[in-house]
Amino acid sequence: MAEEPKTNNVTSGRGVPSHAVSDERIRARNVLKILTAAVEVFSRKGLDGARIVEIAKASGLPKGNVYYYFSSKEEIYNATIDRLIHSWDEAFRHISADREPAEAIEAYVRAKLEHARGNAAETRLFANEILQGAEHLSLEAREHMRRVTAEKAGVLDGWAEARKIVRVDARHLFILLWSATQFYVEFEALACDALDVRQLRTADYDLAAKTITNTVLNGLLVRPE
Amino acid sequence: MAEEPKTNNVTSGRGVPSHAVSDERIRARNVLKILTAAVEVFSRKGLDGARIVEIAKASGLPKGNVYYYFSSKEEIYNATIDRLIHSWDEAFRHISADREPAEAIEAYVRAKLEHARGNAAETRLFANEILQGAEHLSLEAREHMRRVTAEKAGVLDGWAEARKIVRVDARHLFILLWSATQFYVEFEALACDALDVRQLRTADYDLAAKTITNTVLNGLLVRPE
DNA sequence: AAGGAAGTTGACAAGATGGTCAACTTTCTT
DNA sequence: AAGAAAGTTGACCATCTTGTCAACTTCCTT
Repeated sequence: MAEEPKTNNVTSGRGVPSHAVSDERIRARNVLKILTAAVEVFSRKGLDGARIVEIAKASGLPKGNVYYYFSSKEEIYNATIDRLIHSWDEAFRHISADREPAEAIEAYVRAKLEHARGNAAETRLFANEILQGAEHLSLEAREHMRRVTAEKAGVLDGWAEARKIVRVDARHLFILLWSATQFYVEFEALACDALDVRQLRTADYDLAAKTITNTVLNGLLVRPE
Repeated sequence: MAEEPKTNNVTSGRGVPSHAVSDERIRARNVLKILTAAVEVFSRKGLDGARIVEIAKASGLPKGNVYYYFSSKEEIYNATIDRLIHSWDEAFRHISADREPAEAIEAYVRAKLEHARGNAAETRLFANEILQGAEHLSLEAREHMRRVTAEKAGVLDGWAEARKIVRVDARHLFILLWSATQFYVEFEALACDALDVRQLRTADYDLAAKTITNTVLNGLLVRPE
């Protein structure tokens, strides 16, 4: 993701990378600066809409310096995408066979909401990428998402088998949960209008979690006694 | 949304617009061509990412002709946004106080899914606009959305009052329904991966509607007899 | 301390992009 | 039929944008 300029593997001595201490630090720090700025800019404008001067400005580095670490805008973009794929399924760990459905799903919804809120730019960038057709998502990344989804769908099927939940199409249910939780961050402007608030606060997220969890678990209809 | 070039209100005679028959037709037809192409391009690239040559090419008109009808890229963009606002709350009509909740919500979910599917480009464009901060949505449009949401929330509150549904925060519930239904179009690539299909077919949409409706109405948990 | 590697930077080139326009054709009105 | 209005078009321009680079500074190793 950032290489050519320096052949770091030229270890002068032998096994131990001779120097490369503050060396690596400068590189790591600047790459991080750039990627952080890039996520912010890309998340609002997408690949084609983003201008690298904007990224440079947001990172505090001159443009030339950005090109010292990355050889093109697309390379920066791909690097940002690569990074966020790793946290895509983080919240999914709550969906595990040895937990009770109600508790697991509530934990999942909360984790997903918190993650989205705490990583707003990344979440928006991911949404942007998918919205534009997911052409920059690697096949491995997509395959990974498919596998994880299938595995977690198995957990739901197990719960249904054990009569802990009703029969349901687990994949569509996941979509329901994903969309609902991510909405608050991706479409914050719309959520604010709908909730009639100027900005979303913790209380709003709490109520969101509660509403999603309760509704999905218990449904809306009044149960005849 | 497209004016200067011709002062159409120069009615030579009097009250009746003298000519303006195939006149208006050419204009209307070309404006439509441009807007249709623009929705498609903007929906994938956003305002800044879209290139007007692309819009021109997609519309079948040379670039110069596009500028005959619109004076800037932003004007085209605003025109596309204006158009789609009108259909935003179409499906909402199903949520009315004189219907039974179960039936109304099912109809709503189906209508919303169908609308999104049948107007994919518009749906994605709207998502794109909100994702980027909704800076091109007019205050009136947002105010309209707020009013309609509040009104329909009132319907849900009425149902709760009448013990037809449980107490729920209607606004968060609407968000749940919006997000779930739009997901299939906005994030189609992700939905395909999750469902392990190459493209979404009618059967997938049907199952989506069924899953959303059933889950939201009845919940997941098995009811103790 | 010295030499080389790593990092910095502003200036620059090549091409893309938004937008204009004058000359032209088609369509309408009378 | 003829003049005017509407519409068409390719060439053109100013600006923006991506990406390069040579000269420079800083840092590391020995």
